[in-house]
Amino acid sequence: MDNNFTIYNSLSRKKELFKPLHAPFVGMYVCGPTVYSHPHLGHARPAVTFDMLFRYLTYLEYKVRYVRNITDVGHLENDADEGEDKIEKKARLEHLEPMEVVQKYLNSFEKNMQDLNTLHPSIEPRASGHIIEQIELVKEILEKGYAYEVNGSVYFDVLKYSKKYDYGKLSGRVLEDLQANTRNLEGQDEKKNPFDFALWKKATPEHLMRWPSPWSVGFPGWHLECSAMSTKYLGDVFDIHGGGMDLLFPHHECEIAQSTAAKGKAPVRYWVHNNMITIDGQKMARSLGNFITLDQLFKGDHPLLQQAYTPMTIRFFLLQAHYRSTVDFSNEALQAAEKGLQKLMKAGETLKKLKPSLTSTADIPALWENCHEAMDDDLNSPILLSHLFEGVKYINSANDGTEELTAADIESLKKLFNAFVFDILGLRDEASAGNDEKLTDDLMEIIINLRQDAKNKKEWGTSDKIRDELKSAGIILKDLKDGADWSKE
RNA sequence: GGUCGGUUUACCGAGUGGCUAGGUAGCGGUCUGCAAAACCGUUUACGGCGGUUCGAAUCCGCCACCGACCUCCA
Repeated sequence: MDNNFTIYNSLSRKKELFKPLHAPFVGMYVCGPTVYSHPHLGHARPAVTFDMLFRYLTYLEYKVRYVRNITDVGHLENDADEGEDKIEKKARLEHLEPMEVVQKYLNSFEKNMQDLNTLHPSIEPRASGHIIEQIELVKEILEKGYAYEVNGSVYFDVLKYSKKYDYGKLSGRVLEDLQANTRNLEGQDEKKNPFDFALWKKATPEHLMRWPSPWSVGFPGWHLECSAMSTKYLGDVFDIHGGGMDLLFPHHECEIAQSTAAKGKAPVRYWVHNNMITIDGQKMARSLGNFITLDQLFKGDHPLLQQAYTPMTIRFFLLQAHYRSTVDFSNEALQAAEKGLQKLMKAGETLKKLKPSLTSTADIPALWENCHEAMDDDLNSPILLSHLFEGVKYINSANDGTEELTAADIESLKKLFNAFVFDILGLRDEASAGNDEKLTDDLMEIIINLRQDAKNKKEWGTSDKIRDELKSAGIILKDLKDGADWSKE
């Protein structure tokens, strides 16, 4: 299976030609959410990015197994909560079972992912369902001599590991620097070195989520689940591991160390990281008051939002930026995206009604070529969109009669739209989605005919009234040379 | 403090040496009873200072500013 698909590998810091280990099969693991609160804007970025990657690999006819974990055992907090488990903290506040909290926010996540039109991963394993695998992995690392037990907790021995392997190769960290810069945190006294990390932690008495293990009743360290689950479902070595750039260190670095220590080889061939988002140029944080959940965004229910933005507007907006760039959310930018998306979708509708000519004045094969090139170049969705808008121009011009397209080219354009707009970018026409289209079409035809009668009699008051009232019902009427066209707002 | 990344026209956002993406907004025009849409044309650029080069937004150096990570996080 030949392709020209290149992807930026964080490990080599270069774009590399993508060659799967066992073509046509591709294994892809992406760090999923910790389900302890409603999904927010930040969750949308990796979801859309890796959905697009999944979709493109599938388009290239690879058989992809896409695994995205659900972290539901909670991670330790190091702030004022003194290491209290996040999920437990929330559970006490809301007087719910920890798993009840998990379920609630998991449902919320699943719903938002559907809103954004992301495809389900092949497997969505939960950390709580893989405690045994995690314990086995800790045993393996202990057997290989890269971990040590202290008071029922097990820590990874980074210094020993670094004598044989390269700790820091992904994030560019140097061990000496880490040693010099690591803060003094609570509960670090058990470790040999401050940069060691927990594989298993003994539970304190108030810790609710706990499982038996050979070392103590406790819980797994926070890097362990990804190593255990990726190995279980994708093998010791697999093709792609994705996640946000913020996870590069320490999370992914530790994953590499854990798997390498256990299996003797690096687990991942291509590390892919999406960049972060900002809001009006600032990092999103609760303390800055610009923390926006996806539901708030879809409903316009936040002081910073001038209006609601549909899931597809968000998706389109994210795709207008390259996944490795930061992307800045603002009302102005989102409104621009909304208009752009409408233009694209409208052209898709116009395409269906286009009348063929005997010759073509546009080069559709070149357009295909350009679209492929854009995606092959490290998923350059903004460039792809710019080419698609070239297609939009052809379509609208052909509709206006200033450009000509043969029946074959029109057919080719339809295929191109289906492939790139819908299958690969995963956009969805929200306006035309749904309900009783036939009936609506018939009704609109009647109304338009009545209005035409009024216009023929030059009863402009009547014709304008019809148009205005349709507008207040959310229907836009446009007069053409002969007849009229309509669309939903 | 350390490591890494960024600073592009009104806004968003591509672009790694010459060919000035794209979307949105603005302006002018075509069309039109009016309006909208569409189409055509068009305005405002590459943080600062130096260097390399016939030629730099693009390469190098310094400075300024912004951000990420180093600590739970997408």
